[in-house]
Amino acid sequence: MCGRFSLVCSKTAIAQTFNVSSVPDFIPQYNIAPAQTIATIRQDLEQQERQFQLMHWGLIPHWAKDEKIGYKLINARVETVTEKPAFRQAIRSQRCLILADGFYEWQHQGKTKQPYYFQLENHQPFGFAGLWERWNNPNGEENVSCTILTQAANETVRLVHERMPIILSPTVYSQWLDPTLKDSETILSLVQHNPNLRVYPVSSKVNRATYNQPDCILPLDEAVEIL
DNA sequence: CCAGACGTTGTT
DNA sequence: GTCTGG
DNA sequence: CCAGACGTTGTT
DNA sequence: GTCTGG
Repeated sequence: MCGRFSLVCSKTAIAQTFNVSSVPDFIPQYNIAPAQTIATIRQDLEQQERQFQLMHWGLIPHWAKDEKIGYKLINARVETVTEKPAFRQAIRSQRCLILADGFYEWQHQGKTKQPYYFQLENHQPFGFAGLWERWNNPNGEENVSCTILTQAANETVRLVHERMPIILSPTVYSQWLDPTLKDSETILSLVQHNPNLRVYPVSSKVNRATYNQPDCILPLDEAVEIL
């Protein structure tokens, strides 16, 4: 699955990689946890241009009575996303790119867990396959939230964990964002991508969701040589 | 018909 | 909102 | 994902 | 054990 990730690259790198004109200032996020505000790109039906959009991580479907459901909907399995009531509408017309440049997975080692950090070999930022929703709270205020699609782990990630987030190829960003593309077979064909990943163990400081320092993504000194 | 769920992961 | 279960 | 709370009454 | 918060 994907329960933590990072976005620490420059505004310039984001503007270039995702072809958006204006990227607002934001603080580097070494340790992004569910419920936090995250950077995304979406394309609305009314808007022709893709736009940078901040969202809350944890999908709150438009029909939800309570925003707490968002804590459970941080991931959507690609194998079932077109069937599940919570995701069925969003997969058709409310897809987004969730901006990241690395992600964490935890490996169970007996009683303890060891976090690992994954990134692209070229260190470039990338887009997770995401879905978004609008939700109005009881005071009528709009909340925009999102979830990350997951798939079976590839060869690299499987050494640590059974599931991994879906990283889209830059060549399909436009189609993924196009809300008029509603054919589920075509949509699901877009997620076929298996980029080479670099992985190393990191400090368990990252376990604490409020810890947001550069050493989150540094290789652990006493590296566990199992990979 | 109404009521209740709507999710993933990991562990047992 | 929409589907499933009773 | 992991960490941390999980409760009420009454008094300060 | 289960839920909430980050």
